[in-house]
Amino acid sequence: MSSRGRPGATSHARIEESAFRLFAERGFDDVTMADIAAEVGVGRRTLFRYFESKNDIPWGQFASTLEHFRQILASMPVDLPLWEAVHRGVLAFNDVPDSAVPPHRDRMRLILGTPALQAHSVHQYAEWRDVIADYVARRRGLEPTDILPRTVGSVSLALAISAYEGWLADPNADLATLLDQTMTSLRGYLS
Amino acid sequence: MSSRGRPGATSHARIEESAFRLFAERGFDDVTMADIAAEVGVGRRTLFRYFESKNDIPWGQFASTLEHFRQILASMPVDLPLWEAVHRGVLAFNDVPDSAVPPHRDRMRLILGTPALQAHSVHQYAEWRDVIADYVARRRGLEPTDILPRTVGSVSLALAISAYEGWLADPNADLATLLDQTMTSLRGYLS
DNA sequence: ACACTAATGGCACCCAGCGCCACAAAGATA
DNA sequence: TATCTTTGTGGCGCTGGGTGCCATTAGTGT
Repeated sequence: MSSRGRPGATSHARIEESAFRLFAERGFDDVTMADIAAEVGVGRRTLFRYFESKNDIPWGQFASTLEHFRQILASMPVDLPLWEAVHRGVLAFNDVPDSAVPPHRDRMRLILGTPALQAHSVHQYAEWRDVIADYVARRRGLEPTDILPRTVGSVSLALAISAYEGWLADPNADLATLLDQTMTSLRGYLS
Repeated sequence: MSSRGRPGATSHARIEESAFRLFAERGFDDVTMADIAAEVGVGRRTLFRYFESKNDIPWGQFASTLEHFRQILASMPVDLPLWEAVHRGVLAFNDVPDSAVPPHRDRMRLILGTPALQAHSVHQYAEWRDVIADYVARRRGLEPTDILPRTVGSVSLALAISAYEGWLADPNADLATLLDQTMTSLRGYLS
């Protein structure tokens, strides 16, 4: 349990904090990794040990939240219709506590509003879809690479993103409500 | 009509040709813009006047084919159910002549099989989706930015890509058949 | 021959990202 | 206390995409 070796000079959280502050001030494209490194008070080279790329910073610890997503789906009652299990799973995964809403909004606005990030998000999206595809495959006795699981994953993603875009466009909108609306369309595919 | 000024040293088609040859030999990531420039016999700087980025080369003249897509949809009978109009439109847009199938396959295999290109394709996808969203909006008397048109666009894209992936995975598969199968799911959303 | 026009391509530069490696800071061991 | 081991740091140099600048070139029109 005891830590060995030199302690880290910073943390993912600290880097995110500084980076988001700079992004808000000057825009994502006009902030260099050197800028962020200076702000954090750490070497540029070190930043790349915490985040694989500049584009990964806005996504934060997303990859590790996917394990949670897997558990949410796995714990769905098996007697629930498949479409409803996926529907509820997506809602649960995106159910952030009230206090975390504003930063979540900022994060998603940055990601969905910056072309370079829209492109890079493909990789996160792929992993998110895989979680759904794996679940659908298990429930239906198929391979995760079969067309049905993959399609359900893709369609779910498309619907979820639509909901997010609507959420960001309307300051008064409720994310859960929008997700509930768009995800309802899933029913058509799976019945 | 008559051309004025210095004539171009190459063409989009020539660049695509050389680039695809190199990509096939060494893989997309191991070909530099300098390599392509040398192969074409033109300056590196000039390449960037024909294609905005290296990632744009595999997509070729895609942007200009979208005008064709718009016309296809616009010419659909208005008494056709919306879902069927979109369905047929997507099929028509992807109906390439037999002789053009092999290169089209190579192109799509490169795009869908190269991570860097998967990411960059987001921008082409967005324009493709907009064509559908605009059509749906016009037919339904909505704004192209409303949720329904955008969602139909996103879902159509997800379904079309699923079809393409199936097509690339099975050498004997017929693209039109696969598209027809996956696009059928659209019916559920729009009725 | 002389302008005019439009494309070329070299040059210098910025920035993301990576391999290499000397070095720093901690705990463990003696 | 001195040394060893472990682990993170961060500087250096390089590659490659992409851009601004600008002199040059190859055409057309008068």
